[in-house]
Amino acid sequence: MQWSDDRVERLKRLWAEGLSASQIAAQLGGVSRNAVIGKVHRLNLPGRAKAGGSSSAARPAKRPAQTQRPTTFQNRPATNTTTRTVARAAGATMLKEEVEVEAYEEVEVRRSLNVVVPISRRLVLTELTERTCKWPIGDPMKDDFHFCGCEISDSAPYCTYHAKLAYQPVSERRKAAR
DNA sequence: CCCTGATTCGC
DNA sequence: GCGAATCAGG
Repeated sequence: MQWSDDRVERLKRLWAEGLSASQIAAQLGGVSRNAVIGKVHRLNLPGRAKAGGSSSAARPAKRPAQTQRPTTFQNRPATNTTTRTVARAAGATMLKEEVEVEAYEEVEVRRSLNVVVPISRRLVLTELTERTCKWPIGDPMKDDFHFCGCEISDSAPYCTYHAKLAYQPVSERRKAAR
């Protein structure tokens, strides 16, 4: 399996979104999490600040936490998404620090809220739109088969909860799925 | 044990 | 360049 430009781009995007190496490997397919981590390093992508260990050899001092909240905004309450969207629509220029804060919050939200199970709207296939989660629920051969259908902000295929499931290895989904 | 990322080194 | 093996740590 080679690292085509397309696969590298997807790797970069998913890594930036905060998915773990194993989740990325599962989504790309055909590669192990070690392969993903190895590629991340060869691409010189920023590492993960928190988790992870080190080798037996003494490692030089690690770089400062990449996902650390920018100091300028440390005491500022998090703005909600609606506020930011409105501000942007009004033509306001986002400060560099605001971009950093937003990126930080994106990752934190994904990590902290992913465990919240969305309320299924029980939509059928023809009711799905660009803004509904398309995670299937139930048996396609039975009458009550439906899709999650909860509202999603962008045109992603799944809500954040089901996206997390989708990115996990199949063997891991059963544990979290309900 | 489960998981995480980091590193090494034979290929 | 690639990634399995191995490591330290949550």
